[in-house]
Amino acid sequence: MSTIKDVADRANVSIATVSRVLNNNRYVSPDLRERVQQAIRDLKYEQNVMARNLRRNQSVTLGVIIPDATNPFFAEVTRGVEDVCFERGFIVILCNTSEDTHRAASYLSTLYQHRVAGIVLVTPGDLREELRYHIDKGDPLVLVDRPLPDVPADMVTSDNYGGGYQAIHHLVELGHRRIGLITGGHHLQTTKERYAGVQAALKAAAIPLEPGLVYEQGDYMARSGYEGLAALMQVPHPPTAVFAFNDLMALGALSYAYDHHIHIPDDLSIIGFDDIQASEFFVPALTTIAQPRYELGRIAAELLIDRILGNDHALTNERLPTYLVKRKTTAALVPVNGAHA
Amino acid sequence: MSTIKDVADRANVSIATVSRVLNNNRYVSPDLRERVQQAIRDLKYEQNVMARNLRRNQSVTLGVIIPDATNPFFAEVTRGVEDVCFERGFIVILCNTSEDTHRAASYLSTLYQHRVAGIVLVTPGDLREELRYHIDKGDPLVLVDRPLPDVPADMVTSDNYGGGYQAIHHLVELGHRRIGLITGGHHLQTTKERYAGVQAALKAAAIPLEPGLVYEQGDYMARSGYEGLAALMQVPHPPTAVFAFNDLMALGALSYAYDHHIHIPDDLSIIGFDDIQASEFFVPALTTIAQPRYELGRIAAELLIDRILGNDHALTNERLPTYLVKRKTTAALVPVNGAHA
DNA sequence: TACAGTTTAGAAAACGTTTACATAACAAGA
DNA sequence: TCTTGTTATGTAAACGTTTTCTAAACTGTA
Repeated sequence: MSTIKDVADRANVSIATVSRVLNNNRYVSPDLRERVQQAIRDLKYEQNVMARNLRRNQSVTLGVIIPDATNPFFAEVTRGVEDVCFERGFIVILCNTSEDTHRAASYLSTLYQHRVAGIVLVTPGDLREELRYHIDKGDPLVLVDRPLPDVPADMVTSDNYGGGYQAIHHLVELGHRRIGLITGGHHLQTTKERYAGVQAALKAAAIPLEPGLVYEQGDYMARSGYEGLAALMQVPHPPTAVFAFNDLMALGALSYAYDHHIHIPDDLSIIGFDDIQASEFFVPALTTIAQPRYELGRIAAELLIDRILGNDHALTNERLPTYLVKRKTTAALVPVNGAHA
Repeated sequence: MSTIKDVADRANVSIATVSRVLNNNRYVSPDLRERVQQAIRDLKYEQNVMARNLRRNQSVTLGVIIPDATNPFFAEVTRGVEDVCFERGFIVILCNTSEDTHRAASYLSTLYQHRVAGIVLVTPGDLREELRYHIDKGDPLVLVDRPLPDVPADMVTSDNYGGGYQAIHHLVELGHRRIGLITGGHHLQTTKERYAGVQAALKAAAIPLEPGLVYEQGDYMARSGYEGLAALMQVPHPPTAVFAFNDLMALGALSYAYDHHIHIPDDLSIIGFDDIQASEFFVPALTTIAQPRYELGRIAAELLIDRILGNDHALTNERLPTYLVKRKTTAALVPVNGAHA
């Protein structure tokens, strides 16, 4: 691998001159410039960005730490980050934690050791101690999707509380009163917030929360949605509508319903959360609470890069709105009363 | 940000000693070692991996260039790469090309300038010229999923030809003779191979290929599957079975079928390709040709890292087998003849 | 013709590490 | 006591850049 020195030798100039044509920030005579460029071509020289960054004491790399890039929600967030990075000349290092706090902590250190300019983090759990350590040093960081209290970092999240409220409100408006829940992990702030929104909406509609109607073992993956609906349909008075805390679990629920001849939305309404790209093509097309996934990533990246570039604004806590996307999995409750039996 | 020099000063030792406790590769007396470690803690020192790599002339970073991390297939491949990297102390830089050859070429250069140790590439098109340039320099590279002829690089792909054959064979075995195709972009080698497999299987069954039964505008995204099936059902003699060249398009087709009251699999059989995680939960559960997506990524990463570490084996061209996963979207053709009309 | 000012290019220091080399201290065998 | 050998530490060079500083060469004006 050839270096700037090789180029300089071949072009019979000093390395300073080569550096100047590389960055063209100083005048170099056409003659020398041409010789240098020829040498670069001859040697297939590629600038060593690491060395450059070392000398300049800068970095054009962002770290992204997410639970699982295989989950469409995080994939879309990551895509937002990466697109901004591409536009602004950064590159992104991707790290999957599999919801493992240790792996996240490990990646956090690794990334800063690699001198990333900043990190976009979807935390798998309570990483406050590790974060404080890094933030105290001044390492830029932005928390996405899952906030963490008392951490002095930028955060960009969506309005999970509002989203939970909207989901239930929609179901209630359709006349449902027996509403089942398939939640996600309860250690997650997002789950808690959605749950709080649910409770508020239920209360507003004067519907008591029935413990039997909430399946708590959801883990935001499709299979648990399948199992969740299975459990919910086993209770004495099954729900007429179910709110799955994300689209993947809603997909699982749809699958269970199909397998057991539960007709959606006539027999049962299902509503999801996220509005991942595919949800439009679920069968039936999924009614869901949309989050601006891609925007979440974009905004986080913009925030981070701005801060890195020295535009230090006050700590932001951006909370993006969610909204209902009505499709085909929810419908008005048709009152079936005992008269038929 | 403190440096090794700061640590040395505070611990009253030379930087060499600090380096030695950092890498613990030389004997350092317990006394000094303790002082150094204390200083590291005090200063919150983090090793600068870039500087280390510069000096050692090594790199522990892999680049991954894929069309779109938002596509579950590529997400799962990437996940395979990343897991191997984590195990072996590497990190991965992720680049999405959006199927844009220029963006890919740009990333290729950027990555090598960042001195990644190697690149895992799912090429968006014919990048042979650019690749030759880099390969000639000796930059390690492995092509995944989409091979490129005459490129002296390791390749790991799946048996798309065989997969295409299997898909058609399965449908034929079920009695179908009017088989529709929703293909992907025809500039892609994978598409061509699947298509060739299809043709071979059709020929083996003595079924002529009807141009009207192949929808060529597919782009491997769900929407085009929806539109593809729409187009196929409009022809005078619509197919009784459809092979969508990937699961996402199969999902789109399922969605169209549902919207237009085409019952799957009774009225129409559908088979996909990939076996992405979610396909098991499609409605109905998707019959598909499975590719070892995660393994594709893992093997690519192993190959690359081995080569980087100097185990230079001959060029490999690993071709992983595909296999049929029978689920609920295909069924035996029930002969409906004119007698009923 | 001389002088100041400007332009162009090279020399060398710096970025934060690792590591080859040098050296001091000490133990042990003669 | 004097070598010799070992061990523990430090000094300095090197990695590939950028950039400050310096110097040489040129330009133009008096």
